[in-house]
Amino acid sequence: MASVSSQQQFRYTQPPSKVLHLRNLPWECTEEELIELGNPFGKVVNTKCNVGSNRNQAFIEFADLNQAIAMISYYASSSEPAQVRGKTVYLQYSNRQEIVHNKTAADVAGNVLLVTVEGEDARLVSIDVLHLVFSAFGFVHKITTFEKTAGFQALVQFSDAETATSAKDALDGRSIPRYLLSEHVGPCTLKITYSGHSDLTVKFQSHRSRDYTNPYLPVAQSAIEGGGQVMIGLDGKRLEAESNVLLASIENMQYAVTLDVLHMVFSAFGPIQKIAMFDKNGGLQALIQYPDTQTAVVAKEALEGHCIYDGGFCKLHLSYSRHTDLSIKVNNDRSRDYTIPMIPVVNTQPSILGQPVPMTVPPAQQYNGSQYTPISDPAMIPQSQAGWGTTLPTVAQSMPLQMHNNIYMPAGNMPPGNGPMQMQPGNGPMQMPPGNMPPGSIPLQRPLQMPPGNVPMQMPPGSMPLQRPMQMPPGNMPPGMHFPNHDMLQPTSTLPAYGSDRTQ
DNA sequence: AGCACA
Repeated sequence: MASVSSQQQFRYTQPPSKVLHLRNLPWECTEEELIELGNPFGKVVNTKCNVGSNRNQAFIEFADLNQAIAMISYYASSSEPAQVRGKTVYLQYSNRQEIVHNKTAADVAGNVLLVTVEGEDARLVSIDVLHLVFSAFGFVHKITTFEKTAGFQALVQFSDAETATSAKDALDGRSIPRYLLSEHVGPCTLKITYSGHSDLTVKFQSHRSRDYTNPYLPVAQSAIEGGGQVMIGLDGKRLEAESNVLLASIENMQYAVTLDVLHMVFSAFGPIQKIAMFDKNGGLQALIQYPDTQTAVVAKEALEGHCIYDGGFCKLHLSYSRHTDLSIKVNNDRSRDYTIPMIPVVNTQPSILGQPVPMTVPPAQQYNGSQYTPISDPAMIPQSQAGWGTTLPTVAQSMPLQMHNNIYMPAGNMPPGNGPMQMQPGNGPMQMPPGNMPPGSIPLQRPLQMPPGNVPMQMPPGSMPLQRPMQMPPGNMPPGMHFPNHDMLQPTSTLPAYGSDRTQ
């Protein structure tokens, strides 16, 4: 079994064949270019390109053996090597006598893409990052991931072949944007072909597979705890069991992060039930409770490692808490239960614990005279929005729809039982249009806009308005394409120009 | 830079 096969394999001379094996091709090489290369020597009757795990190999088959010999002979004595797109191509006789076309898989356009993530840290790319990247092209129905000899791979299912094709065309050979990866994760290049599949089977939501069409699919035990495989997050650390409660710690807190800022940032992903803030190890931490784990997962994945304010300020580090239900004793500036409108907002006076105090505290007092004026009357909401608009018109207007649900309304100021429907967390999953994530509605889009009304201090000059366009080679992204959080966008390097190679 | 997807 051991030493049988490897002997003939790398001999420098193959017996002649009308099939030639080419290697060191650029990944963009097309069948047409292969034909062009071979045509001077004879009739090319068949080609096969993008072969091999790096897809930098190809075969061309001549009508006649002598034509193949002519080509090999020519380049054997030529001073000019064979080239495709300026890249030297190495030629030899194939060890097969004809090209066999497995026409089924990679060349037939379908709605499911086979994605190979290449790079040292490929397996540190989470399914959620893949989801973000591919969601830019349309609604991603399902993703499964697996490890093969080719490396870390994923199948990504779109509604139709057209959408899949646009994603494939734009992303094949490109690298995942740096800002979606942790700093120490190396470049991760995507190689994309079509898969033969048309509908993936996803039985559970897990860290290996997701069905975004069915958010109520049970979560796999393996995704929760000890299912054999250690789950590795973007930061290279083992991931905790998922939970509906997130633990946020805030790094580089140059600017005040208030309860309301947190509420705004985190409620972009769904209703927030409770928040508790506390100091730990000299830093600020907060527990944020969503009604369900899925919402927390989405929020965590979108926000982890990102900064609340542009410029690297107030960087969020998120993990799953072991809590599932926070007990908020009193609503104050550090803790709040948004599910119980009865609990009054209190200025850290535990003495009134349990005794609802009917709105005696003017809300403005909570905020230490800051420019932010809480809404004390539901009827005031529109004005409040206008107020944001005057502060930061462009940003306010560009807020995604969901942000309009995030207008902070102190629970204690709501007439009990009289609140607008958006103040009914605990029911319903995410605040999304019916039909769950229609195409184009990436749930994670841009939660980290500067919370306009909440900017508690002056911001570093030039850090607004966070509207930088995507810096990508033109024509490679579909119109309207956007990755979320483009406030974090790094310069061009992450999506190298055409034909880039990774050697330098 | 070394033979076709596991």
